[in-house]
Amino acid sequence: MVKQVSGSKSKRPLMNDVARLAGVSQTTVSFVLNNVEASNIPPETQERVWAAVEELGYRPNALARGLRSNRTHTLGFVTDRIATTPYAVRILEGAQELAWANGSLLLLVSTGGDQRLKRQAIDMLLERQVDGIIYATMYHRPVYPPPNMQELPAVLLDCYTKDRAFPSVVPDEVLGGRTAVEYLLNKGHRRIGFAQDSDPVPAAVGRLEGLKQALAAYGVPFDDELVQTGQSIPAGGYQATMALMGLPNPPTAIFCYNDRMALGAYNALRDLNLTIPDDVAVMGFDNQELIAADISPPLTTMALPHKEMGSWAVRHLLDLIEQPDETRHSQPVQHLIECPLIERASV
Amino acid sequence: MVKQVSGSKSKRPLMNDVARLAGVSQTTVSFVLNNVEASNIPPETQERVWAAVEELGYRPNALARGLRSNRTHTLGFVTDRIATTPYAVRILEGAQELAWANGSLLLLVSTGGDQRLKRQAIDMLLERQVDGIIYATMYHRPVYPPPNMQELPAVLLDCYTKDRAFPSVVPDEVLGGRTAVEYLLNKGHRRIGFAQDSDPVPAAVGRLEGLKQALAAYGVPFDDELVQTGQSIPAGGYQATMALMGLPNPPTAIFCYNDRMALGAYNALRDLNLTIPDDVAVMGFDNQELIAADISPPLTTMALPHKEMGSWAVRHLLDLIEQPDETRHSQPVQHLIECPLIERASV
DNA sequence: TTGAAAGCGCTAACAG
DNA sequence: CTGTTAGCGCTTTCAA
Repeated sequence: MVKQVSGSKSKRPLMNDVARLAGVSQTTVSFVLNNVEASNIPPETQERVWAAVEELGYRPNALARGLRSNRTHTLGFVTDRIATTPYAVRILEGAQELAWANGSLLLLVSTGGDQRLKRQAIDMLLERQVDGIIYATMYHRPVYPPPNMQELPAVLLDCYTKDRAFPSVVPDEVLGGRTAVEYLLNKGHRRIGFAQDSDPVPAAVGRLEGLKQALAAYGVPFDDELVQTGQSIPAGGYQATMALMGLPNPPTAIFCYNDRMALGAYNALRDLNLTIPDDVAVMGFDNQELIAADISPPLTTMALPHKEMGSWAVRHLLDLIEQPDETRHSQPVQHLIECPLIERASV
Repeated sequence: MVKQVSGSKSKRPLMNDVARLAGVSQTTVSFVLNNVEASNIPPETQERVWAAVEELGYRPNALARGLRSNRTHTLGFVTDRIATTPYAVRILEGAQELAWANGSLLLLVSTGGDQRLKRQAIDMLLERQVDGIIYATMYHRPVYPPPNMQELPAVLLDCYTKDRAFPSVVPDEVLGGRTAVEYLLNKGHRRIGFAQDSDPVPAAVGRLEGLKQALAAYGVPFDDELVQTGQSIPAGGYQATMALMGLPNPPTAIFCYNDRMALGAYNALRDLNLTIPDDVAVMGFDNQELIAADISPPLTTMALPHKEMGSWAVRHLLDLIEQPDETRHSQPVQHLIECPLIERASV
């Protein structure tokens, strides 16, 4: 066996090489690189070390570092699909940006919804010693994370567990629905139709609740028949709108569960020879950019705070990681984020 | 210093604990876990080891493993933006799926286009000892990767360097343009307008070239004025279409650079009281699902092979990693992937 | 067929 | 203020 003559032709420089070049011990190099205040290394020595690092193009080995320090500065990001609805990737974007800003990287796994895979995915992250895990969904819903997720800090993104065992961040659907409808009310509308998702997902339930709150705040009675349901796609919006406009006393404004349904509402209204917003106002939800901004007239809608949720999740996760176990909140925080109104021209 | 009484209350079981429980040496456990054929461990011993692994819930530490073996089963995925155009996340999806299928995970960084950040990003990946790097863009274009990307296997996804120094996979824009236009020609159209991007990106150049090839193949002369340019957004498509239809001899079909421009073409045609596809056929490009499938009539378009590019890139990268340095192709492969035609109702 | 032992590159007592 | 040293958990050579 040929022993590498140290310092001669080794491929990548090691911390020892830096030490030798700087004329100090490896420890000193480590202290300088990690900026350990405790052991006051004189500025001059520090500079020598940095110069050596520079000269050799030294790059620390994160595996060795992590093995020693139990910190990898890597977070796991688990999701069922990377993007069911394309705009939802902003969740990932927000998470990645904040992680990066804090010197961490995201290790990505998407499992396609299979529960067994989810467990495996988390195992792979655990093996790689991630500091914590973000468990994200691409639309707001309850989830059932595998038991091995209990083994380290974790936060839920755009989802929650029924028992609230993990910290979680989701959009404030109720406030969003309320804001949307109050905007319509402010514009003078009193007959407001709701093209609702036939699927009772949290978003649908919450937005309807918000609508009711808004009406109540304005003293407008809630009328059941002004809620028409359909699938949350254009065809569903089309049908719901047709049903709404066929009412003896049709609405002057239609609040749609989402932008895709709003697109259907646009089509229905056009077929009815009705003008938006003059004859009927339309309000969407989701701010799905390629739809909302591009159709005519541009759609007024509520934006989902995807990016903000992403950064909140990482922020909170990093805080959790810093905290010693004992300090961790016994009651994991359930955070709601507001949905901003995007004013365009359909109301 | 209190030495942990081995085997008693250590938090996570180590390989040694497994060995002890199975009544074998740590080496044997390692051999069994890594399925080392060379040292014929009798099936019976193997079973004892696996049973011990199971019982203790043992999970190997990937950092230690990587430190020793110089293989982390982790790939870096660098991109300027996670998604400029939302549908392009399928690139990431395709990459992640194939990586997962091969026991690797993606370490994600997006740098927002800053060149210095790109260098840093790659440094962070290098520190973490990734096995290789995927460098991706969200639309087809030339790139200038930082020099430190030479230090390990890397492949370019949806982009290329002018010197072709890295393997690269991009859509076959020329063939795509040709396929689209031949489809129109097959439907009997002979005056075919092109609502072209005013920005001469590779996609625009390639698709125009494809159009010319198709016309040539059918003996139809190329007519300059049938190419009208505009920004690659609905407004640009609107203008281009208006220009096209204002021609003394207007086209019977319009091939649009992308689906967003096609949306603009739809609006223009509607304003002109022209019916799609009866009066004028419209062909898009990109198959941007939320637009293409949802508008009426549904748009016939060419799909970008995002997911396929993603998996090709990972497949190729893994091959590169397996290969010993010497065997690596001196001429990095530049791979083109076909764009499938998506037939809907606008032609 | 199995085990002992030597590191992989780094951190951090502890001692000087 | 700096250096010596003992591991972190694993792979793998070499010997038994």
